This record gives sequence, C-alpha cells and structure tokens, in this order.
Amino acid sequence: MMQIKAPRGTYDILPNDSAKWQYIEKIMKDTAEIYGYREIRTPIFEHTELFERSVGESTDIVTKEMYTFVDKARRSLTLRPEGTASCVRAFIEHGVYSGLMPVKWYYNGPMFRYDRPQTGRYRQFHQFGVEVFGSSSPYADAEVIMLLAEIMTRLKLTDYELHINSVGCSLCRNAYQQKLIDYITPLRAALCRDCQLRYSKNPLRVLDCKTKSCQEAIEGFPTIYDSLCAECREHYSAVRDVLEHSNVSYIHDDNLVRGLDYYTNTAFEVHLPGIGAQSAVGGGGRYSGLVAECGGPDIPGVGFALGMERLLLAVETLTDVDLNRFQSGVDVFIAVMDDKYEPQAVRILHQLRQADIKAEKDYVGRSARAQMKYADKLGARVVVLLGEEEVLKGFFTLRNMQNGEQVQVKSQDLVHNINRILLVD
RNA sequence: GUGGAUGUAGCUCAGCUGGUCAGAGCACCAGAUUGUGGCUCUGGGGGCCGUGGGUUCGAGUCCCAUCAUCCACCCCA
Repeated sequence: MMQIKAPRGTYDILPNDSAKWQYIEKIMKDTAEIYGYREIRTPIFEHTELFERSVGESTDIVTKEMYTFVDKARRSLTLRPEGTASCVRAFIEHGVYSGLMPVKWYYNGPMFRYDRPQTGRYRQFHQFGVEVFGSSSPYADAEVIMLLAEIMTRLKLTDYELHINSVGCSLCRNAYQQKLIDYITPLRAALCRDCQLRYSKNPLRVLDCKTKSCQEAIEGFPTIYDSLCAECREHYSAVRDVLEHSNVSYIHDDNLVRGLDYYTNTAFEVHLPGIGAQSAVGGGGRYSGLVAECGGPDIPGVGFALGMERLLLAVETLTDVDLNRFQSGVDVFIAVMDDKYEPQAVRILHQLRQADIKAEKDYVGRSARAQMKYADKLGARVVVLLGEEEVLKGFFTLRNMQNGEQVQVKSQDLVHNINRILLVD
C-alpha cells in the first residue's frame, strides 16, 4: 500500500515548529494591536467570482494559480489565494462602512496558490495582513508601511529593502498605459514571450520584466512617476515625506508595479535578500476602487500582507534569535518508586496542575532510574520523589535537577517549595 | 508551465564499475546503577533501499515511467 503523504506544496507544523510560529505570530498580532488594528477572520474559501473581480482576470493568480472547485450544489468556490478580497467582501456584506471609520483590521491564516513549490514557496502558505478602509489620506498609507517596518524591526529583520512606487489613479494610470502601448507596439517583436502576453493583458507588467531584451526595449521610456497627475504626485510625495520624517528608509522603484490589478497610487514590496530566490516577504498598497468594484460604496483602502513562511525562514537564517528556546517544557516530574503509590502520585499531579505548575509523570511503567532519565529529557527542573520512605514518614523528597540538591518537605508545603525552586531563574 | 539535481532506518547520510549491501552516527528502548538524571560502557528494536514496470541467473546499484523533495526560471508571500 502506498503511503499517504501531505499533498504537494503542503507540510505539517509539528509541535517543535509550532512554538516558533507562535513566537512570530505573537509579535505581529501585538504590534498590529498597538497600532489600533483588530482581528478579522473570514472563510478560507469564497465564491470564485470574488477573486476574479478583485484580484483581476489577467493576473497570474486568477489565470493559473487558483484552487477552484465545484461543490455539490454546483457553486464555483475557490480556496483564497490572498486575504484582501475577503476583507473587502466582509466589509461590504456587514455594512461596516456605516459605522466608525476608518476601519482597521488584521488577519492571519492560510492562503492557497497552485504554484510550483520551492524554498519559501508553498501551495498552502500563510499570510499576516492588515487593511485600512475609509481613509484616502497619505498618512494612512504611511501608517501601514510604518507598521510593516515596525514588525520587521521587532522580528530583528532590519536588513530589509522597502521598495515603493506610485501606480497612479485610474486616470493617470490609464493614460500612462496607453502611452506605454504606443511606445512598445513597434518594439513588440523584441519582447520576451511572457511580455508578448503582458502586452495585451497588462502592459504595465512589462516594466517589471527582468529579461534583458525587455529591459533594453523599455529603456528610456518615461516612468509612471513622470506621468502622475498632480493629485497623485502630491499623494505620493506626502507618503514619502512621512516615511522620511519617521526614519523609515525606502527605495523608490520605478519598475515596481505589483501583480494584482486592484492597486492604485502607493504600491510597495519588502525584500530580504539572503533567504533565496523568493525574497519578497511582503507587499501591499492602496486600492481606491476595489470596494466599489465589489459592489460596495466608493470607499478607499490600503493594506499589506506578509508571508509567514518566508519571515520564519528569515528569522532562522538571518538573525541570532534562538527559536528553540520557545519550546514549552515541563517544570515538575513526579517519580514513583513503587507501583502501589501510583494513585497518590496522580493526586499530587492534579494538585500541582491546579496550582498552574506544569507537571508530568510516567505512564509506561518505567523503572525509577528510567523515570529520572525521562524527567531529565523532558527538561523537568524539579522531581518529586514518591516511595515507601516518603509515604511512611509523610513527606516528599524534592530533587532540584539543576544542582542535584534534595530536600524533604511536608505535604502542605509542597507547592510552596516547588515554586521557590522554580522561581530561582 | 520550463530546465536541472535528488529520493537507503524517526533524523543526517555511507553503500566504488550489478553478486554477504541492507550499514554508520544521532534519536529511541533496556541493562551496568533492583529508590535517583546529565558522562561512560554493553545490548536491543526499527528499513520490501519513494512507487510501478523492465533488463539480468541475480538490482539500492542499470533502463523507463510515475510520485515527491530540492534548486533555478516564471511569479509572487
């Protein structure tokens, strides 16, 4: 019989690893809450149409990466490939816009994209993201970026590169796009295969192409920045001003276009060179028309998403943070020297746990010696010895596993004495 | 979707040109220490060598297919 393994591009997070996840998740969640964001949890699948409309028909995500299936009632559903669409849907569906604005949300959870796996890229991966609805102020853009920068700092990943650009509003973007089409059309034959397609589907993406021939073809073409309307230009420079005043360093990147169709004005990406080919750990931007596009009122938004797997990889390889120290161990082990005192051991175990002490005992009939070894491997700092002598004379023997000292304590002083040893460091 | 590398015990890996090649280290269990850990020593369990075909008297070892992992492209998180 063929062994069943986790599906391609998916993996298990075993307890030793989940402790590491909890560490970075806590940093992100705590930071977002300090910035005034509250958690939203949305379904992991949505109507396929939601992503087609929001992410964009021409994007890689929609054209080839979605996990789409038909359910028993013949609905077309899709495992979410990103988080913003669901937030927008929920924002509209619950009329959240009729309450206090702006609305600031964060989320964390699995996303799904049918892609070829490699380091830092999985079919089920995890994103932590935030969205701000209801403010078109450049300060909102800046806040979101500052939150992102703060998270990176708290993760001790300070060597990140923040690339930002403005893709303009629908007006100046469309005008620019038309100019680009006019410019490229005669050079079309020189473009790479992929760009031939981009040419017709999303010409702006040609700017982002890494192929030499395409880079040369677009060389000298005015940047989108130069084509921004006065309003968009002002918005962008305001965002940059805030970042500069806040000492958030960034790189203005004329070629940054982003793969999702809904972005307007500010777009940004965070890279960590040093974690492999998939160095983008996060990205985001402003999306002015998205809520309206999805059937809601004309309310703007800004947000970002961070890739948890890539950040974890980065913390492990790029920082000196020892993620293994977050493993939760055992404080106290109860070693039973004679089977007949098992019931009493269970009572003590319960008593210690009632006192919030992480306590454990053996359940597989180990010898006294084996129990000590076991206690040591579990990382127990104190062992309570329970044998004939203790029972007859009415005390417990406490062994401090750090220094080997043993003391005899009365039953009623047990918790107190254990805590005294545990509190030492 | 394209190209390349790899797939032997829970983990990291040896196994040269096909014929004791089913191994090592770590981990796990037990004993030395029958009421006591960390060191040491001794012993033990565990693998149909990713899967399915083929070549051969004989295949971890060669060929094909398939699945999976890794690397790069693409793209992104």
